[in-house]
This record gives sequence, structure tokens and C-alpha cells, in this order.
Amino acid sequence: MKKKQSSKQKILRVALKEFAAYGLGGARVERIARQAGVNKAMIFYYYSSKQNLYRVIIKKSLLELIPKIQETIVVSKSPEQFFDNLPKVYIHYFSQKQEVIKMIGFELIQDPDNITSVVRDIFSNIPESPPGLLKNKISIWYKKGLISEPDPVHLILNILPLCIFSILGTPLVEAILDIKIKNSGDFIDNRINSISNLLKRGMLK
Amino acid sequence: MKKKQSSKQKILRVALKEFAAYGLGGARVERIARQAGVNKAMIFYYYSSKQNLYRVIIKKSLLELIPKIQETIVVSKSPEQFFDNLPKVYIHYFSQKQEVIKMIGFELIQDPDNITSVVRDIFSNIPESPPGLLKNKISIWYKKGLISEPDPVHLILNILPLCIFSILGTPLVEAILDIKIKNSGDFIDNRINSISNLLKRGMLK
Amino acid sequence: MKKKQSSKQKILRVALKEFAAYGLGGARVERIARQAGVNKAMIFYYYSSKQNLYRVIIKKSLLELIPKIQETIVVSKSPEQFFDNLPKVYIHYFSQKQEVIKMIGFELIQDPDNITSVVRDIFSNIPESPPGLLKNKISIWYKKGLISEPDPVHLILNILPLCIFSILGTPLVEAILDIKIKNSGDFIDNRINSISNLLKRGMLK
Amino acid sequence: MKKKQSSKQKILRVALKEFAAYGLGGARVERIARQAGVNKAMIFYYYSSKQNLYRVIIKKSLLELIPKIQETIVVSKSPEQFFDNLPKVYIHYFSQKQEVIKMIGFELIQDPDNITSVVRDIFSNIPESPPGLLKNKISIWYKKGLISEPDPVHLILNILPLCIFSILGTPLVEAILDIKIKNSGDFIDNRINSISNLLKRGMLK
DNA sequence: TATGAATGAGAGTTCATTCAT
DNA sequence: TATGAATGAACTCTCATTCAT
Repeated sequence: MKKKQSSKQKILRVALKEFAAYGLGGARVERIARQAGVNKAMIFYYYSSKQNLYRVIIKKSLLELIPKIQETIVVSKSPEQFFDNLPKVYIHYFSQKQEVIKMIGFELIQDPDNITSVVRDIFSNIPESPPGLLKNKISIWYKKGLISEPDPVHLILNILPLCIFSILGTPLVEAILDIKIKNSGDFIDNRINSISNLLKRGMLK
Repeated sequence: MKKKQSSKQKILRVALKEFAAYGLGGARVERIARQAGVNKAMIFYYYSSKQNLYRVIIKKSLLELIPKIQETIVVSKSPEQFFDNLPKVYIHYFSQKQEVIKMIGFELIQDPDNITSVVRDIFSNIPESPPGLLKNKISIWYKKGLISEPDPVHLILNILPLCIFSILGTPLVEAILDIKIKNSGDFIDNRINSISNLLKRGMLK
Repeated sequence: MKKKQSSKQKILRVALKEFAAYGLGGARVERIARQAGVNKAMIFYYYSSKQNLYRVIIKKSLLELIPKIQETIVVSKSPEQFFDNLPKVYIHYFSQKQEVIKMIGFELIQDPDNITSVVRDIFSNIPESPPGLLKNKISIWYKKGLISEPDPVHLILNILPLCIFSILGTPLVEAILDIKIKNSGDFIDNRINSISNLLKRGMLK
Repeated sequence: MKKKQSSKQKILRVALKEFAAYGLGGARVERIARQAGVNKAMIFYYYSSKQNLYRVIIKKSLLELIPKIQETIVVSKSPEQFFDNLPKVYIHYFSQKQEVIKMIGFELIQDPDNITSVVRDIFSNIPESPPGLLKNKISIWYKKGLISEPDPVHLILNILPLCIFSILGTPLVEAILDIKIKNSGDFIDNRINSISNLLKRGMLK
């Protein structure tokens, strides 16, 4: 009863790891099958092709991530709250689900248009358009004189990278500063604080 | 004499694009050969293996990037100058050489330790250790009460992502806000301004 | 009671088309199942293997065709009647059941011995041996001075191809003459006439 | 020097046999490679895909056959000569190159339009259009009162099947008459004679 | 240096067939 | 009878790499 759907799901779970680790080109169907404990042919039975499996996972990943962001936006009553909440939600999520961010990273590098279209596709099924919601909110905050950055594009581009890259970028920083960062809960909390402070001091009026 | 070396160089130029577009696993030796107008076997004659060619390019890319950063650090006499210079240098560089940043992105996702070791390797050949230099400068600035973030790790992690991701991340922002960003010189200048403002307001005391 | 057998029959009907279109090697069990609206496993339940299904259909096809020929022979009281009847019966039959002739064509090319043995098998269950009957008749006609071709082999080989190929061969003729043949009832009637005339003028004395 | 091109040619020779024996769907690339004494990959190196190899062979077969027919037409000064020459040329050719006729047979059954288009393609590169030539000749012969069949379509359909099927059809006749035909030179000569007689008596005026 | 041919391991995919229910 | 899941062998095709020249 529980076992029934498990093959199809297991493939998904294992494939996410494989694709995150090796990319679409480097991933091996056989490895996925072996690790999922499933006959190789079942992957094609359920997902038709490696490419398609990849697409399904990309979509699933975004489908998991996007609503998280949206909720954070909706919930935040002031830009202050927004600058506090967003880094917290994001970084906690990503530090647990590194595979998801890796896949999005790959896709951003290799096929950015695809990401755009998948996200738009996801949004199109949500009644109150998140883009509209967000642009609205920012515009109101700016008119009320609460924030210093009027352009939503730059506002978002001042936030997102800090969240996403705080996990992926650490090795580069380790090299630049010749130190070793221990990926503890403490470090993550400090990271969140530092970002929130930067955003609040930098963009609140 | 000029023609002699051109094959070897052309392979390098073309391979950078190939690896940036498809990653190590997805890149095809034959495609590189064809686009370089070179016999496939020559790639192995010069670079012995696909992997090795990849490594050479990664190293070359970092070898081009790292000194740029170092110079910016050395040149900046105050944190204000630093927050002005770094985004300018980086983003101008990356918006022209997207392939380089894509390769570094791939590597950060797939084999972060490799990046670390290559960078360390590069630094070890520079007399005045850049990591030392940078940590020193930040420490002095903090002690003088010029900046609000005492930890070099967080300070760097507050800067780097904004620079790197400002190029790669735009498609995601386009989707989130349902707009089209035109990648003009104007946009880039605005981006640099917005980041510099954020950094100065957010981390200068 | 009616529904019960319909699956088994439907498979047969659909499989004939599939085999005629793609041959044994090119036919796909899944395609047959889908088009028959039947679960793939049922094909094996009823016919145990693809090969066997093929054999069943070959036999069924010949079992439908052979008696038609035999009857024509028996019915014909003179060679003139024979040369009139045979093309008519054959070509009318084949122009409606192209799949049957295609299957026989495939088999003639790929496994001629199989056809021979199946036909012999069919004949062995008919009391008055058709081969004997036919050879007898021809021999008598020849002795009576009615026909010019004494050898039954050549006589048959002067008739059969004209009947079978009149349908299959048209595309080749279209190409050779650079015209388009419309497969109307008129064309078929003309074809039959032309063949009967040829045979009668060519082999009656 | 002679060995040089032999791989590419050898594949062609062996593949013809394989396709003739098993059809496109049943043919095995590995078998072709083994029998040609060639690495499997070389087949794709030279011919890109199994399908394409098949197409190349079909075209090559027709390219060998078509000119033979054309020459026979051109050479024949009277319908009598024509009815003598065509069966002789054809049947001698086919009895030696059974694979060619088998391939054409397969194609006629499976993808008749393809044959049509390939033949047209071949014709389009011949200066004096064979279709025109043939139609002309037949029309003149008919106007001169030399032949009884005015329609070139039926005239050709009265000849071609007899030539082609005289080889392929023998097993069917063996079964129908319950005899064994020995495929000797004598049999072939008799076959040619019988056909020529049939055609001359049947269609000459 | 340069080339076209060759190689071998293995990749993704297919497919007839079987199993459990 | 009927089904969806599973299997395993085989298939076509790919690709990094090497060889002979």
C-alpha cells in the first residue's frame, strides 16, 4: 500500500542527487537505477527519457521553492520584516536542500530561459499573481518613504544573490581568505544576521 | 611562427565556450574540434585529455580573475573606495566574460574543493599573500571604526554574491517579476550603483 | 459471450495490419496492444509469443487464400474460363485485402520455405489434392491442344505474378512512367481485362 | 591503396545481404559489423544510422537497376525485340543479385512512396527522361499497329511482375504444385522463353 | 603537426516477455 | 481475463581516446 508508488518516487529522490552532483550531461541513468534499487528500464517506463526526468525534477524543485518565497512576501507587513524573513527562510531551506539549489544553479548557467518559462508556468496557476503582488508592495513601500531602492529589479537583485550564494559561494571565500568555514548552525545564523543587517541598513530609510 | 601556436590557442578559446555552455560532462570533444577548425586528435596531442583541458581552462580563468580582485583591494585606500571599486571591476569583467563566470559556477556546484585548491595554488606564487593583505585591511578598517562588519568572511560573502549573481541571476528575477531586463550598458551601470549604495549604506559606519 | 472472444479476435485483426506494415522484425507488440485496446500481456496470454502470433496470421491468411484458388481451378471448365476467372478472383481479393498479400510478400522474401511448408500443411487436409488436380487439368488441356504451354510450372509462373504484382507493383510503374495511377474500380477492371487478354492470346492455342 | 576504402565498401556489401535477409527492422548492426570485419562504430562513422545505411543501399540498388532497364528500352528497335530483351536482362540480373530484388520487394511493401521518390530522383539526373522515352515508344508502336495494348501502364504491368516474380515466386509455385524447382541455368532460360513467348503472342499484333 | 580511420567501453533506450495481483 | 509493474537482454548509437601514416 505504501510500497506501491515507491519506485516512481524513489527514482525522483535519487535522480535529484545524481543531477545535482553531476549535471544533466554527467548524470548516469544506470547509477540512478542502481541507487534507487530499480530496474534501469523503469526509469524510461515512468519518465520516458533522461532529459525529461531532469525537467520533471527542475520543475518539482521550483514548485517547492517558489511558494516559499511567495508566502514570505505575503506575510511581511513591512520592509523591515521582509528583510528579516527572506534571508531566514531561504538560507535555512537551502542549507538543508543543497541539491535543489545546485540544480537551479546548473539550469541558470546552462539554460536560463528554461527556468524563466518554468517559473512563469508555475505562476500562471496561482490566482493572485506573485509578480504583481511583489511589485505592488515594493511600490507602496517606496511611496511611503520606507525604502531607498525604488526599482524592484534592483531590490530583488540585492537580496536573492546573497541568499543563494551564501551557501554555494563559501568555498570561494575560503580560498580568498585562506581559512576554513565550518558549516555549523552558528555560521548559518550569523550569515542570516549579517545579510539582514546589510539589507536593513542599506535599503531602509 | 604565429600560425604554429594558433591551433593550441584556438582550442582553448573554443573549449571555454563549450564547457561554459554544457559543463564538463556535456561538453563534446568533437564539437570543440570542429569549431576550432582542428582535427580531433590534436586536442589530445596538446592537452592529453578532456578532463585535463577542462582543468587548464579553469585554472586559466581563475588566473585571470584573481589578480583583478587583488589589485582592487590594494588600490582601495578606504572602505568607501573598496565598496565602489569592487562591484565596478567585477561586474564589468563578468558582463563581458560570461563564460568565465559560468565555468566557475559549474565548478562551485560540482567540485568546490577543486576551486579552493586551484586558488590556493595561484596565491602561493604571489609574494605578498592576498588573503593576509585582505584580512589585514579589513581588520584595520574595523578597528578604526570605519565599517560595521568585523568578520572578513561575512564581509566578503556580503559582496561577492552580489557581483557574481547580478549577471547570472537576472533570468530568475525576470521570471519572479514577470518583466524583461534589457542587458544594456545602462542596466549594468545602475546595477553597480545599486550594489555600491547598498554596501556603503549597509556596512560603512 | 460475444464480448469474451472479441479481445482475441481484435488482436488478430490489428496484428495483421501491424505485421503487414512493418514486417515481423519491425512490428511492435505494444503498438498492437494499444491499437487493439488490450493490455500487452493479453497478447502473450492468447498467443504466447510475437513469433507465434505472426505464424498464426500467416497461416490464417493462406487458409483464406488457398481455397479461393482451388475453387477457381475446379470451377473452370476450359483454359479460357481459367484465364478469365483467376485474375478476376485474385485481384479483387487482393485489392481489398492488401495486408494479406503484403504478409505473403514478406514471407516470400524472408522465409520462403515457411510458406511452402504451411501451404503443404493446408493442402494435406484437403481430400482431393489441389496440386494433383491442377497438374491433371493442365496436362489434359495441353494434350487436347488447347494451350501452348505444357509445363504447369511455367504456366503458373506466367499467371500468379501478374495477379499479385498488379497491386503491389503500381508505385514502381508510377515512377517508371512518371504518372499517378488512381486506384479506382475502373483501373482494377482494366487491369483484370488486360491480364486476361494477355493470358488468352498468349497461351491459348 | 586498395585496402583504403574497403571498410566503407565492405559495410555496404554485407549490409545489403543483411537487409535483404531480415528487412530494416530485423537487421542487426552488430551482425553487419561482425561480418564486415569492422568495428561497430565504423558503421555509424560512415553512414550515421542504420536507417540511413538502409536508404543508401536502396538508392544504390535502384541506381544499378534503373539504367539497365533504360538501356534495354533504348536498344529495342521493335516491340518484338523489346519483349525478347527485357525478360532476358531482368531475370539474368535478378537471378544473380537476389538481394537487390528482395530489398526492392521490402520497400515496395513497406514504403512504396519512398521507392517512387528515389526513382524519380534518379531519373531527374538523366538528360533524356526515360519515362518520356518509354511512353513515346509505346505510343508510336501502338499507332503503327504493332502492339495490342495501348496503355503504357498496363503494358508495363504486364511485363514487370513476370520478370521480378519469376525468381521470388517460385516457392509459392512449388507449394501449389507440390514439386521442387531446381534453380538451374536451364530453368532460368526456360522461364525467359516462356515469358517472351507469352508477351509476344499476347501483345504483338 | 596533422589527419582519417579505428577502437572499446559504455551510454541511453527499446522491447519481448513475465509476474503479482 | 485483465492490469501495471518489473525484468533482462539486446539494441542502436556515442564518445573519449588511440593508431597509422
